[in-house]
Amino acid sequence: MFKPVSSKTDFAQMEEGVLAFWREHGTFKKSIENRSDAAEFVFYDGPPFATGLPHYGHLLAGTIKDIVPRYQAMRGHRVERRFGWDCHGLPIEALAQEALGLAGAPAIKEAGVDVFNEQCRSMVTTYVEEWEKTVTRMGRWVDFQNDYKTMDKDFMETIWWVFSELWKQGRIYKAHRIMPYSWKLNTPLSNFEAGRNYQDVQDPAVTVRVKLNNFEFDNAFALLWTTTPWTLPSNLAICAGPDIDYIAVRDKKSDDIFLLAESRLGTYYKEEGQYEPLKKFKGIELDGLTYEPLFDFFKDNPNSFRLLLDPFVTTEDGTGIVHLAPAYGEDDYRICMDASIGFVDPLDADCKFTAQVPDWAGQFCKDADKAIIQRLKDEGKLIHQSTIQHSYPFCERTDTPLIYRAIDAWYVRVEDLREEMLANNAQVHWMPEYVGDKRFANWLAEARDWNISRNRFWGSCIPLWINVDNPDDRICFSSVAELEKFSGRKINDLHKHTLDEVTFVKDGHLYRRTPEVLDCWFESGSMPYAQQHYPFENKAHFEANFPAHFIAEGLDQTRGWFYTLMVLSTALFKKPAFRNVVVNGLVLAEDGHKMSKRLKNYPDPLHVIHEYGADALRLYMINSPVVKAESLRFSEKGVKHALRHLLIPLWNSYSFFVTYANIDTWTPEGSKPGQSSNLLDRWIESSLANLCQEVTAAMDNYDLQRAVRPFVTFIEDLTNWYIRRSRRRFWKSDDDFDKQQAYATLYHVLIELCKIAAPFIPFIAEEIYRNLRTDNMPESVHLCDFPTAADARRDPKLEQQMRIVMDVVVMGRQLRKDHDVKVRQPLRRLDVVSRDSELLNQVDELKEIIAEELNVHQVVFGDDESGLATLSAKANFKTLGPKFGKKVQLINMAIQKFSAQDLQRAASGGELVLKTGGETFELTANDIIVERIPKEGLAVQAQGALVVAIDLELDEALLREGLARELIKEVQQLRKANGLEVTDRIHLKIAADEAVNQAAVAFDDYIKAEVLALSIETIATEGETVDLNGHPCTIAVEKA
RNA sequence: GGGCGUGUAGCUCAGUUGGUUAGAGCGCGUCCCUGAUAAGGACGAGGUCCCAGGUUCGAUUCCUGGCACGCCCA
Repeated sequence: MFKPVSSKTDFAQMEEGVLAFWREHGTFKKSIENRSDAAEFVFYDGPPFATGLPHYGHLLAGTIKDIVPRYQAMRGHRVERRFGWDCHGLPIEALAQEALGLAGAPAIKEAGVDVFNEQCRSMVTTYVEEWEKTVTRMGRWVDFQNDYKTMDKDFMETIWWVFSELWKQGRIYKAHRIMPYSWKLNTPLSNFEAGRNYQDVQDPAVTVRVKLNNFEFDNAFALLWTTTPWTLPSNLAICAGPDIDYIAVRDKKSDDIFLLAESRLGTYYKEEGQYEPLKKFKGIELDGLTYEPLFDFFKDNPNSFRLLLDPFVTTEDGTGIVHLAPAYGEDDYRICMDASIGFVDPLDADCKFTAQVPDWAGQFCKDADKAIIQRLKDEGKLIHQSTIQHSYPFCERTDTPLIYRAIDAWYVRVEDLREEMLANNAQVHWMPEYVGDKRFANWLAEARDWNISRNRFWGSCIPLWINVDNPDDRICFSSVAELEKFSGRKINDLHKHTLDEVTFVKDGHLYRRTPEVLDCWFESGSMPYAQQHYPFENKAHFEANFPAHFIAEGLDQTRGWFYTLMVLSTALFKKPAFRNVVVNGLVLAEDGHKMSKRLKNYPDPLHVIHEYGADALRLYMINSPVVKAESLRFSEKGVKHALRHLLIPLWNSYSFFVTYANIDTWTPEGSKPGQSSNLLDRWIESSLANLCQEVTAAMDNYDLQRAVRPFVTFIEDLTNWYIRRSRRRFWKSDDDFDKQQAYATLYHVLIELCKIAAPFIPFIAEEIYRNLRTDNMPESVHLCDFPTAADARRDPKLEQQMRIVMDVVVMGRQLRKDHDVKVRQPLRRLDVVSRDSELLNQVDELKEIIAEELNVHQVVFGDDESGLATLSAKANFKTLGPKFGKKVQLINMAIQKFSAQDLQRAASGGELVLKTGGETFELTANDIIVERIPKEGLAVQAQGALVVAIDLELDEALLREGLARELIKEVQQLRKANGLEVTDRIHLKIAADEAVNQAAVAFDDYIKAEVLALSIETIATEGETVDLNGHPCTIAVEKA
């Protein structure tokens, strides 16, 4: 006996039961241990920040990260799955700042970095429990006990090793980066932070002139425009766009000659008469000009005060010539560094001018604007002055304007790795392909050196100690032991507050750590090595199992994790870090916008799981373009749909099987699957083999959506064809051979289907499997081997035959509908005419299926369509096009004019020689598409090479049978209305006219069998009066 | 501004190595069935396959240029 199954089940509750089973039996652990000798399938989990609850994006990625490992485990691999946590970085620092009420870096320093970091450490695990609960509830198998955290000492030590390897390669260098800087907090901010507080402000906008030295006109000046006059003392170059049109004009008022972009003339001169055009130049022709510095402060700076060219210059505002102060602008910095100019930064930590600019020393830079403008005016260098209103970034803590300036930064040299990274990327299988071929490859091809330092507190530390007397003397540590040896101290924690206190003296010089921490992307990119504490531990194991077989993350990781993994693995091992990667798209709210907690435009994930179950949610997400990096509008209706159209039908197939197997006390012992002589059985087995092949092929290609789709067809075939057509085989009261075959087949199909579906819908597959399994089978479906996709189990001919049968049935139904004859009315004969009639004639069972399905007495297969349809033909462009090119139109015209004889020949598959337009064409049957047009006045349907005709004529006998059927239907409804069990026997009384009585007598046995009646009496009775095809009839049903 | 993607029925999405008649589900309408179904089934209505050029015997599909939306970067 199987455990009885209700057709109505609470899926969420069922899943909880499965979770309990897995927990009690350690099934996940077993799924790894029972493959202990098998080849490893290596999976890397990208670590999330656990600074909030998991959202749909996490659930989606988690589902992909579950399906592939489950599949690979069933395919015979050992698949370890460790969860990872990204513990460092700004998200957690922001939470800690809030908790401690600290605004900005100085406040943190004041409170103590140790206090702050310990606060961070204590908060990292705040959401861990919730994550574990949700991830587990989704059915994802992943090891939370043996997880890795980027703040673990071992992990952080490997980070040192990674850094030191790059250091040894000479890839680490110190430079500057232009960053938003809060002068109030004395600290740089990230671009992200800077983007969160824009305010509209008024700033001065001045146009100044610099005197050109070597221009072809004397007394000539280039005009420059800026909204930051305080940067003018630090000017070291000017810049023009190579393709911009410039013009030199004589200013009639001053008689000076000005150089500016031609399209900007209008902003400086209201009327054309105010200037005299002298000569036009392309920007590129201005190359090599030099000019006199505006101020004396840096007049001796090498290579400076030249006109440089760069395409970043626009003519949207200003003069088309840009003033460059390399310390205070990203483009300024880049262009001046390329021109070997360097930079000057005469501002202190508070952004006050230093002694390098004595005139305004001690004055806050922006406050100096006025004095600087006044000076330029006094010296006649100011051409124009106004104010501009624009949106400008402010410090979100102090509401003071941010200053963009050069900050010390450590870089990894990446640009020389481009070629090698591209070659490594070519070895990676991306799903979808274009993300790797286009998006990622383009990004790699233009990879820039990577700024890995952050001026923050909670992170892995840069393991560089610097000689305080000579900043160029640096020592890089690759292990804790090494530092302990140098410092003579025992080191238990590698965070900033501990390490910054570790100093040592070597050769009489004091060494201190450089204060920055590492970008947390450096840590996640090092995860393959650091999670194993390589090379301090697991050396051989790691080296034998790198790179990973599989990773999966969202599209947003193209420039994130995917990139940092690639940079580090290429630099360290000259390999990619992963072989296969599935990239998922964004999960949006149903309205197409981002999911927003504030707007509440999406349902709570836990609500969805509890309402429909995790399997339904998994299935919905996977059967969508989101697994191919496109975005998904999340819809609760979609989840419901997955449940209704796939999971419930599957469940009902199972419940149907169990119900009848229990009634018949059928057991699987001794049943031999796959050997049935029954046509439907053989067909569903073949379909199952087909399903297995399709799923396997798609999964081996990491195409999850394609892997899920065939289930839709299969479930449809199973429920609405196989089971529906086989129902009566299970009802038969005697225990005959065919019934045994039906049980054996449905049993086998359900078990195998569970195995194939297990990676995708692990709960329902487990639940069904566990009830159906026998003692000699593994205790969990997830411990089974994935069915092998053997061609031998396919029967393509049978699949083709069944396909035709299904088509015939559809056409037959259409015919009945067209002629308004309901299926309950039996008809005499159906003719199926087809070129494949031979194929059909081989199997009598096909006729039976069609006859039953369409309620006709006789089905005749034949090949003479002449009485039913006329033929017409058209060209098969697909085959003719490649052969004859332009001439296909000519051929098509000839084909459409075919004689009856030609048509017949083409329809019977003969070859034809066509003469048209003075040319001769040899055509095969394939080149001509013959269509059948039903003859007028007949009940005929045609589709392709198939013609179906139905005989609509009704005689006495057929009408009588129709009445009997109507009667049966009404009785069945009464049985149900009276609340009878399906096995209850009844006594039936009917009172009706002669026609109905005759039908009841003629089909006495049939009616009794169908409605389980022990007796039928045709006498006057109280009861329900119904209409049977126009005959009134009173029916009384009495339980026997 | 750049890179990449998407645009197909009212909605959510398949599909097309270029072939003349473009599919599914939901929703809608009509009907059937109800002895597995928080049901199931049949039939029907509904489409300038974003727009404009080009290549081709033939373009929804390939190319170019637009437009709209999205992601990432600047």
